[in-house]
Amino acid sequence: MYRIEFNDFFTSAFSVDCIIFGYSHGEIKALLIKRAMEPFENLWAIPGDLIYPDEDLEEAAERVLFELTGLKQIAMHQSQTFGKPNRHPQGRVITVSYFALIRIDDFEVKASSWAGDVQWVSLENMPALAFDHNHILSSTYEILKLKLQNEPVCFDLLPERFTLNEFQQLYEFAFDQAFDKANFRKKIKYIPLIAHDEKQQNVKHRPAKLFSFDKKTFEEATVNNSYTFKM
Amino acid sequence: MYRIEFNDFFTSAFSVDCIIFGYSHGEIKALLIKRAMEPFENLWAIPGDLIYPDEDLEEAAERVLFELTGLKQIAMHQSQTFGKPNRHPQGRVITVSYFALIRIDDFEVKASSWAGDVQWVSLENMPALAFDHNHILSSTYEILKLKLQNEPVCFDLLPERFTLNEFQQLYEFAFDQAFDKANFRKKIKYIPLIAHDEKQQNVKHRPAKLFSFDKKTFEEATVNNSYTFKM
DNA sequence: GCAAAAGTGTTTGGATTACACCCATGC
DNA sequence: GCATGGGTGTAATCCAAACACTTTTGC
Repeated sequence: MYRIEFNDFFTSAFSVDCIIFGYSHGEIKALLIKRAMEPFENLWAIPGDLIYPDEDLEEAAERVLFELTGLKQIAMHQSQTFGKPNRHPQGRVITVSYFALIRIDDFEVKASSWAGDVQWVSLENMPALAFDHNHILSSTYEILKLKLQNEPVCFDLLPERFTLNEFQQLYEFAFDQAFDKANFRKKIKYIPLIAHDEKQQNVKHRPAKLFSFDKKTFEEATVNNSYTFKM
Repeated sequence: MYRIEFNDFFTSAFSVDCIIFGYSHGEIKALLIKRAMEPFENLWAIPGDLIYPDEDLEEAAERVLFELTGLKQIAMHQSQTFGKPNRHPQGRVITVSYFALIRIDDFEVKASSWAGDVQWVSLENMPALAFDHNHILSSTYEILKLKLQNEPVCFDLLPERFTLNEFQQLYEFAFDQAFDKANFRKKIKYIPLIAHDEKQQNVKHRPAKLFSFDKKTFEEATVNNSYTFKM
């Protein structure tokens, strides 16, 4: 049996891949960049970058998110780690994937220096992506769906003020399933929401009431109770 | 802004940490080793090792498991990745944690060359471990509990033939909660079990019937149905 | 008035709970 | 016989699904 010296192991790099999910017009989308450099030049990819040698993983994910979108202080959720020896053509790169949930309409997307283009792409017509990014994206989406059922992350995707129907449509899209309106509202009765006096504008039907998630009350209640978001 | 050359990133190493959960006498335990070398010499630790430069992550986890326990072909589940810059005193080491579930009584544990001792330790009186291993262990245990509620992994912990009471006790331990016997049995009615003619031996009460998990039927049924293991 | 979606109430059947009771074994 | 846990039935309750109905807005 051969023995490898400790330092010989230091021949690999880590990256973070940062899946940014957004929701708009009844669809969940992912923010992709068009690579302006080799390898996989001109292919669409999940925004990602190598981790600096003295940088924490989550910090790196937040940096990538900031560099790409200008967003700060977004909760990053660790997804999974992908490390097939040949997944990166230039060397051994193990990538830790994180995902963030944001409101698409809350900010303007700009292609940063090393990305040729940046675009929201619907999960339903995803092109072939660079590296193993199709795989990373689809398994991360599965993890998002798990989280949607157990934590109040849906409110990171919805606008700050939303109608109950928008709320329902998000779950209907994610789980590809229609829900009964009356029953859906009974189920969410336990989730603390703030009811505003404000209503929908410019709709040609009865305007819906707007709600916000009451995070503070939720967090106080979570200490002793457990919530579920299975719809 | 400074620019880091691609090769300068290759100054880190990866390891896998392999949490081996076992169940015996009504308790979930983890297999720990006593480190026979620096750093953290003589402290208990989760078995782990650096990943070879051309080795896949899951392959590495399986190798570590085999080197330590002699076990082969155990399903490894990825847990999380831990990468605080200073978590390893000898350099930047990012570790990907995996966990396996085994039947404690199915095999003899032997300390391998680089481990001074090896022992099953109850989760309820865990000593201070090397590195950030207490943290890794407790977050991996949370992930195990999530899996216990959604996948039939409990049968990897139980003996091949088990009584319904043993089955129940496993969930009672994991979720620290008592269940009604009759109701528990109604809930698991949908899980395909093979009922054996064999019964418990040498018990001073009515001997319980032994069951096995009917994996084949379960997998056929899972194609269209979804199961839950919430008790 | 009509279309469209908001918003709410009722009925029903199946699942969950709590609890009671009988059964088989060792001593 | 009795202690111990194995094993099952039942009634009360809760919950979720299905569906119907009323309300409010624009045109």
